[in-house]
Amino acid sequence: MRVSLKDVAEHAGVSIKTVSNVVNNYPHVTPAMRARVQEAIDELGYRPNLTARHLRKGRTGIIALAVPELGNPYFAELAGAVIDAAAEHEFTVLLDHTRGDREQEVLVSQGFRANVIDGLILSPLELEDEDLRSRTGDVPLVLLGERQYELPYDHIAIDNVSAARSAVRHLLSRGRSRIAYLGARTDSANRPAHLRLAGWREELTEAGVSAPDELVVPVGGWDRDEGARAMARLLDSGVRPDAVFAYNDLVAIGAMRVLHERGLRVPWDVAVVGFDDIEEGRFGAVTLTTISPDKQAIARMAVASLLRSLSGRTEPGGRELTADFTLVERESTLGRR
Amino acid sequence: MRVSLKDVAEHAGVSIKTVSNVVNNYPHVTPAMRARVQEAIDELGYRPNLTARHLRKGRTGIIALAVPELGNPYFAELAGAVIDAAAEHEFTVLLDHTRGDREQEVLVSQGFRANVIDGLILSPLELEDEDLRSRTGDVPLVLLGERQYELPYDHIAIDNVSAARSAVRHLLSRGRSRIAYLGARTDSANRPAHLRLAGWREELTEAGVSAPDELVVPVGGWDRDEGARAMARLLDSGVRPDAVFAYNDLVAIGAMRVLHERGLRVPWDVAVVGFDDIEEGRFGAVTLTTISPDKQAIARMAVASLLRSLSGRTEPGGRELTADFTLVERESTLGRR
DNA sequence: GTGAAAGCGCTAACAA
DNA sequence: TTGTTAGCGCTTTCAC
Repeated sequence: MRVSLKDVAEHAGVSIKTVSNVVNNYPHVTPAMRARVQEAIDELGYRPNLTARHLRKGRTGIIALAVPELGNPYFAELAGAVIDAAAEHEFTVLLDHTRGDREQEVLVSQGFRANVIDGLILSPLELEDEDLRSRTGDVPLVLLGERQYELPYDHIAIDNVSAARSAVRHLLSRGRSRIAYLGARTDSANRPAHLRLAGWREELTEAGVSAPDELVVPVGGWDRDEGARAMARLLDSGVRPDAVFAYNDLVAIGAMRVLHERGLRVPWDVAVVGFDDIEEGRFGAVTLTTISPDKQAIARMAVASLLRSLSGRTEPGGRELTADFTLVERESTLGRR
Repeated sequence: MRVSLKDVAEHAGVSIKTVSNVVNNYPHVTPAMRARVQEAIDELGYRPNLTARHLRKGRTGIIALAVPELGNPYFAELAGAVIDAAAEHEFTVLLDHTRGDREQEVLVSQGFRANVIDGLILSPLELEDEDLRSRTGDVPLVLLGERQYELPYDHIAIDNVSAARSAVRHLLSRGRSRIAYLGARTDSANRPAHLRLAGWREELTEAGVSAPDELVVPVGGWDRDEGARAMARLLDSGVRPDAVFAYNDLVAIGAMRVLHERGLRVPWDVAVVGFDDIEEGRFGAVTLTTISPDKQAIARMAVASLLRSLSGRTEPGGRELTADFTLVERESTLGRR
């Protein structure tokens, strides 16, 4: 049987309030009383019922994190960082994945476990402004990823254009001039994909290097398989780049696999830069040069933003918070032999 | 302002109970009444307070999953499978990681968010029998991984000895005879590590192949870095295996990286078999042969076990449930040239 | 410093 | 079929 505050109170011969005071470390309790109550607590093995506390306080100490796919190491690593950041404030994390499906994302944004969660961190892939505009839930929300929502929700991003430009600049500095961008997807709302493409184009243009359409390669998704497929299609079409800037590390890894199969050597024949800096890129026959977003910072900022909303700040959200990134140079972009 | 059942009841001019009936799809409500109440619900934008429901029912519909590390793709993929399996029964998953730290594991097993969770799935790395024996919490618990706890908790495992033997048998059939085992760790309670070593030894012995101690390689952890370190140490010590069976895919990948750096070619000079079948192994310059545990089955069984406890079964747990595995052959164990 | 009592929002007996 | 009411276990005024 569960033992409640009342049981402890009776056992100690005091009121419920007093026990509650002890449990909550209320300062104005005489040491003697505290000891007496504590003894009763220990004897009965009392453990507070968090659900009741939640109901009473209207807070649960739980925040939810919804990412497209845990199988994508970037999101898994990010989730780990969020769990840690949340734990620092004694919050626990409820995890869900949306499969990058717009409908799922809408569902989650609307009212995923309302009342059970104090806030929601959502990393959308396909969610549109309008989906959020009609949002009814009152749960604080913060969005991950650079998106231009004109809405009262904070979002945490890195400067994708600038990051893409660094990647391309790095390739140019390595003497590459036919740099393909692997990650175009016209049918997707995914803004980072468009921004990275924009950065690719800007940097090339500014450097006076041509950016022909044939080097803009569409992908069907953001994983290794799709990266491989896209790379194969590009090569099959007879286009021969001397470098590839991929939407993310997974796409880059898929592309590298195909390059390898086709006998093209990375970095000698084709240099490759990814995006995300997942652990996986540090290993493999050719380690992967990549843009490394500061995941810890992103996680911390997201949690902080939620905490801010919870603390009753009335200022509307809608801030655009920017996390840092760095370019991590590895073997996939070493100079030519 | 939050709108409650009472508000809806007043608005519709009915009793709270009636509204509750409608909300919970209680069958015996006249259609007219249902419509009337539904209208009030829609008008006020009523959403049930789950916390209150939880307090009342003593159930939350939340289960917790605690894994060592989300950065390990095996656990990330498993977590995804658990989330899916839980969702099928309308459960949500609270995620935590223990960093493979015994103290953390004990903490989690004792009372992680008690009352908030209906059950706990724990994937322990260092937890000992005694830690569980003194467990006071009353939250249903199921353990992941093969462990011989003589305790009233179900655990889900695959047959590690048998799986290891398949891996070794496969290598033998490929003409390898100096097969190293990368993953010994005497200081760890991690049973699978010991069982896989046992399987390695059994298979070799039975095949009449020598299993010298020099081929049993200790690792300092279960990730890529430690795999790399262990492989480097082995080679530095002058031992030259013609195959490696690694504790898991991460260790295998770390080892392959070092083999590559040292100019040893996989599979030609050294064949490699991993364990876990993480996505990552399907790519890379050399795809990885591995033991593939049925993660979906593990997740489903774990959730089912929890559901069983929740349904009030009185039979003690303590069952040892076994999930299937398969050997997935890839490039890292192709025949010699 | 401690006690009494109200009530968070809901469900489930029990009545009507 | 629908209404009344008593809690689930806790926190929190407000007295004392």
